[in-house]
Amino acid sequence: MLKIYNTLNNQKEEFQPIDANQVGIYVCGMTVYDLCHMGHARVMVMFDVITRHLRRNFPNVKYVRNITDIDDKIITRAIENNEDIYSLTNRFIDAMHEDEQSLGVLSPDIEPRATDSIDKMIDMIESLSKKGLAYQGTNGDVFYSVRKFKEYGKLSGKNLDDLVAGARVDVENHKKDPLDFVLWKKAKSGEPSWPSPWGNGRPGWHIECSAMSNHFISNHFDIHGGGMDLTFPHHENEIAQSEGANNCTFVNTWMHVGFVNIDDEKMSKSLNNFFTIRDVLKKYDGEALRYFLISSHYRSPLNYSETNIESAQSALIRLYNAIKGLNHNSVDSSLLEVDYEARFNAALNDDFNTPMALSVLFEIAKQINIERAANPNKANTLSSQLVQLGNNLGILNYNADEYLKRGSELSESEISKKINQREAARNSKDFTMSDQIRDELLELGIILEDSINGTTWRRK
RNA sequence: GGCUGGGUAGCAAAGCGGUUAUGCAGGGGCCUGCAAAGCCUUUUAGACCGGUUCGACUCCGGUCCCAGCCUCCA
Repeated sequence: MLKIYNTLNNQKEEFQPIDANQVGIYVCGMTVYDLCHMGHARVMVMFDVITRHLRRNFPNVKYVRNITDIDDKIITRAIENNEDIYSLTNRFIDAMHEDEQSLGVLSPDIEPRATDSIDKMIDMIESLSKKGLAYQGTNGDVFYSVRKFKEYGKLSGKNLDDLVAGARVDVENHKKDPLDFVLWKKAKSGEPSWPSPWGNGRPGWHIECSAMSNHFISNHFDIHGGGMDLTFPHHENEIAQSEGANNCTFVNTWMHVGFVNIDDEKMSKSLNNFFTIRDVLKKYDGEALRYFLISSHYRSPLNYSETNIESAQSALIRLYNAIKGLNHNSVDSSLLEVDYEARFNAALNDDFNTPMALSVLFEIAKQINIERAANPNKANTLSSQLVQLGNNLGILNYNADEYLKRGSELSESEISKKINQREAARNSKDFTMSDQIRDELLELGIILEDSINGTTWRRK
C-alpha cells in the first residue's frame, strides 16, 4: 500500500488512484532560459524515482512534465542575446535533455511546451471570464479575481487577509485587488505575442499548467508535483484556475520536493549560489550525483557540498565492489533468506523513502561479500537482486568493472603493462619495486587490488 | 507578523514507545609480502524543560534555535 504525503492536508495518506488502470501525474518543469542547476536536478531525479515506482505498481502511468518556453525572463534573455526566443529555448531544452540523460532520468511520457498550447489557455481564460472569475484590467491584462474563488489558499494554508497584511503583494492600480494575478499579458511592441479575444498578448505563467494538465491528463487527476517553492503562489493559482473553470476537484495529491541548499540556504539564481548540473558533472559522474540526490528523503532539505557528493560516490563504489565479477541475470528467491525486495518496496511505499530503500541495498551488498567466496550461487542471486533493486532507483546501471574504471586517464594497456611489471617484481620478491609501481599508479588515481585470481585495478 | 517544515552520534541520513538503521570517516582485529577490497569488532546520538508511561530520540505541552513560503524561482 502506497502512502504519499499530501501538501493539501500536510499528512501522509493512502494513495487511491482515480482509475487504477491509468494513473496521471503532472510535474511543473523548467523555464528554459538557462542551464539547469542542482535544484532542478533534484526535482527531475525524484519524480523519476516516483514514476518508476508508480509504473511498477500500476499498469499505466501517464507522466506529463511541461516546458515553460514563454515568459518574461525568456524574452529578456532573448533580447540580450539578440536571438529569437525559439532558438534560445530550443538550445536550453536540448541542454536539459542531455543533463537528464547524465542523471539517468527517463523521459516523461509527454513534455508539452507552453507555446504549443496557447489555444487551450485562451479557452480556459474565456471560460473563467464567462463565470465572472476573470476580468480585463485597465492596462489590458486579464486578471483572475482571487476573492471570488472561495477556497483560495487551501493548498498553502494561507488566508487572504494575511496575504494582504503581508504587504509584499504588488500594488498595481490596474488590478481590482492586489491579490489578483495575471492570466493574459497584453503584448508590448516587439514582444512575441498571440492573438486573443483580449488583443495580442501572451499567457501568464500559471495558466499554462492548468490548461496543459487538464488537456493532456484530465480536469481531475491523481498527482501534481514540483519544487516546494511552487506551492505558493503557482500551485495555489493553478487550483483557482482549474477548479474555477471546471467546477471539479483538480488534483488529489500534491507533492513538493525540498530544496537543494548551500550552507543551509536555498540554492537559487537570485542568491547566485547555484551550481549547474554541468558544473558538477565536470568533477563527479552522473550516477554518483543521482545517488547523492536520492540519499535524503525528498521532502527534506539537501545540503550541497563536495564532501557530501564524495561520500555518495564512495557509497556507490561500495555497491559496485559488491557486484563486481558476479552474474546478475536472475534472482533465485529460494536462496534468499531475507525478503529484501519486500523491504525495499515497503520503504518506497512509505512516501518514497529512498534513504531506507538504499539501506536495504547495503544489507544485500554486505551479504554478497560474506557469501561470495563460499557460496557463489547465492552471491550471484544476491547480486542479481541488488542490481534489480538498484535499477528501480535508477542506479547500478553500469557493468561494475566498467564503472569502477570510469574516466581513467591511463589506457587499459598501459595499466596492464604496469601490472605485469609489478607482478614480475613480486615474483622475484622485489617488494620495493612492486610497491613503487603501485604508488606510481595510485598517484594517477589507479588503485590496485591483489587477489588469488590475480591483480585488478579500479579508479580511485 | 501569518503559514509550513525541521533540530539525531565526527559528517551525511532513516526507522522505531523497549531489540544493530544505513553510508562515509576514526580505533582494534582477521586477511595480505605490505596494501586495497572484504569480514569481525568498536568509539562518538537524539536542542532544552516539563508531562504521559513500567519504559521516550520516538507521544503530549512549553522554551530556544534554524530553514522555507508569503515577490520571479525547482
